[in-house]
Amino acid sequence: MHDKFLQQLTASQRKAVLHAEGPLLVLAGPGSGKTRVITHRIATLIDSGVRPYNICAITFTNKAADEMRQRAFSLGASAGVYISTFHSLCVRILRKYADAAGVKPNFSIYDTSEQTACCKQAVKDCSLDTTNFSPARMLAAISALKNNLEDVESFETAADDFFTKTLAKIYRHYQQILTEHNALDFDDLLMKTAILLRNYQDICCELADRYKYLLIDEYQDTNRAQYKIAKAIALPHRNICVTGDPDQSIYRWRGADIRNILTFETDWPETIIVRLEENFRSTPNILTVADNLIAYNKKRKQKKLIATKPPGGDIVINVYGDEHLEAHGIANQVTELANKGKSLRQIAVFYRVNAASRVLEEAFIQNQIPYQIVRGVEFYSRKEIRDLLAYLKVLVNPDDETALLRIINTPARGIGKTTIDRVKTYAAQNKLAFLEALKKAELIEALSKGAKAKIAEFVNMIECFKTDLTGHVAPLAERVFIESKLKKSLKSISDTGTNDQLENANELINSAAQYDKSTDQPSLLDYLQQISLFSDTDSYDASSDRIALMTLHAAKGLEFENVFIVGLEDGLLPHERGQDDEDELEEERRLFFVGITRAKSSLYISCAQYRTIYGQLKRTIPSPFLYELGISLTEPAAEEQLDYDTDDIDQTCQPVPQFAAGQLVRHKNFGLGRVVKFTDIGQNSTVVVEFNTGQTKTLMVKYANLEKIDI
DNA sequence: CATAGCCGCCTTTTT
DNA sequence: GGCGGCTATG
Repeated sequence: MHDKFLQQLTASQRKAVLHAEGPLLVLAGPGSGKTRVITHRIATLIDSGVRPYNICAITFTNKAADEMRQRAFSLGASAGVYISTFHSLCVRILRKYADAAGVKPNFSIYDTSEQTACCKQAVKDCSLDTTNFSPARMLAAISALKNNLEDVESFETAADDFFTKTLAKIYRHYQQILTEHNALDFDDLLMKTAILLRNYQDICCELADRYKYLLIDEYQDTNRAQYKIAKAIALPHRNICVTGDPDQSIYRWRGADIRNILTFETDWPETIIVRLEENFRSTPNILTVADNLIAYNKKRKQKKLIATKPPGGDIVINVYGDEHLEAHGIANQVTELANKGKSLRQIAVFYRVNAASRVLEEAFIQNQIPYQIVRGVEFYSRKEIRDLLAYLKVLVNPDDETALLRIINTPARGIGKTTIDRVKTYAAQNKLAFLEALKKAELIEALSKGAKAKIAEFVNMIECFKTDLTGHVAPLAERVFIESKLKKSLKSISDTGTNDQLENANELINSAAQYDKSTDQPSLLDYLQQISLFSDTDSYDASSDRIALMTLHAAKGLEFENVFIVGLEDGLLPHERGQDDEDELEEERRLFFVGITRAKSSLYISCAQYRTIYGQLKRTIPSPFLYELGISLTEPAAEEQLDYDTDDIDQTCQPVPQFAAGQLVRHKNFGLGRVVKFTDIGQNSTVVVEFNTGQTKTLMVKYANLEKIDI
């Protein structure tokens, strides 16, 4: 049926598309048409008689799933193919097999802030100090355990030192709180599904029968739990197709295990491997620098990027005075591009940390350049949105204490901390869920008459909302918004001027209306679980003519004509938290590689000589990655841009001394050392010195004042 | 019981 | 430089 499309594919692409049965590994470099191959494969399977219902394609984000759905649809693959993320698939499975999985199907999904709240409670329950055992750190550790499928019991028995034992204790309490709240965190979704499939062979078979063909994109970023889930579903039929690029693995910190893709052939010995190394996206010079850079990674399989585009396009490296000048410099270049007729939707700016977006935003506002920041979850973290959602969550899941505590006095209805504490005590004594205790407020002696009346009114309101949970979501959301007096409380704040909060709440109700339209059987439960899994990139609107600002992580899977990557400074990219070991440094390098390979025709890389960190102006060192690009770095025109008031910035241009590897040097703070590497880029030359203290430092030659020692 | 103001911690990256 | 959490005050 789509033969004419197939003819447009390259030989290897076609091979991947047409390989029907059995395990298939597609090792695809950036810009190699990988997504295209998957959608064509879906279309081909359907053409050959496979029912759409029996195909399951897993993408990395909901956004990617949406896009794939559209593309598959345009190829004639009718609706019915299940395309979604691992997390959504797990929600589906856990709801269906709730009993076997040991969960209730109406579970809440807790996001990072809710997790932190519960973890904090857990640390307190263990009578531990939250400064020594910071909830964020504990949570990261627990997350790592879950990604590795270590449940409380197995970890507890294995714990042998003080720290692990303490962590096990916190883990146990944290899980207990989640269970009491009937809530799962992101990692639970994966872990509980993996454990379910490990324990129930018959469920695996049922799922395998349902999903007869499994396709997984971005396989290099799967973690252990995801690996197990995929394997369990595909084992009965062995129709598993994975695609990925080890060089683009950037989620190691989240448990992603690159070995999953590297050892795929061992797991599935009859695997057919197809390599897609031709790149249809970027110009040859962009690919050359990407290639040069990634070649510095030692733990990788050699691979060359093969350019198919004609030469052309620019790579520019700019050095600016500080981050403000950097942002304005970019704004100017964007204006220039726009004047040349380039479309803003084809321009993107990438940065390592979210905090970097603010300065850029200011510059774009000043220069009146329309932009969008790709950070979708931000909408759902607004107070008014969280409040309204908390009401809805309580309706679906009365055990969700986090949500309940959020709304019990929002808007203020005179139920304060003291009252809440008294109810909590009563609930604990009588082993009741918090809402149950509230319902029995009449019986709680410690409560005043007024408090009892207010609680009764609140409970009554919640019960009233519960009338129709199965119908459309939007009308219910609107009703809750008004009758909870949330709307009124927002209005009273905002009558002076902006009513952003009101607009946001209305936007949420609109989104619910959209959801109602998009599905045959809308339910509040399903809606809430869906929006909990929204991710950053999901908010990216590729059709609007605005320049896109995002982190390098969010840039994965996207492409733009013109790409700006900012903050190429030591400590920022590579990030200082990722420099401790070689593996982390390699991941930082891959992150930069991902950024570079998003660019189709021009690439602007920049760094600032000064950057404000924690509100303090600090001198920076250029990123070592800059020298790995293999292009000569010309002396920047930065000096002329330094026309602002700082006596701190040294404008003298003395010739910078040269060093050779092996040269002995003395530094006034670090003492004696030996030069490991010297990078000659004029004024900004850097030198890597291994000091006798054992430390290795990258220093800017012009500030280090190194004394050469000759023997 | 609500609010304002202060202190301290912080920041990778995200489903 | 910004946010959340805690404390003192009305």
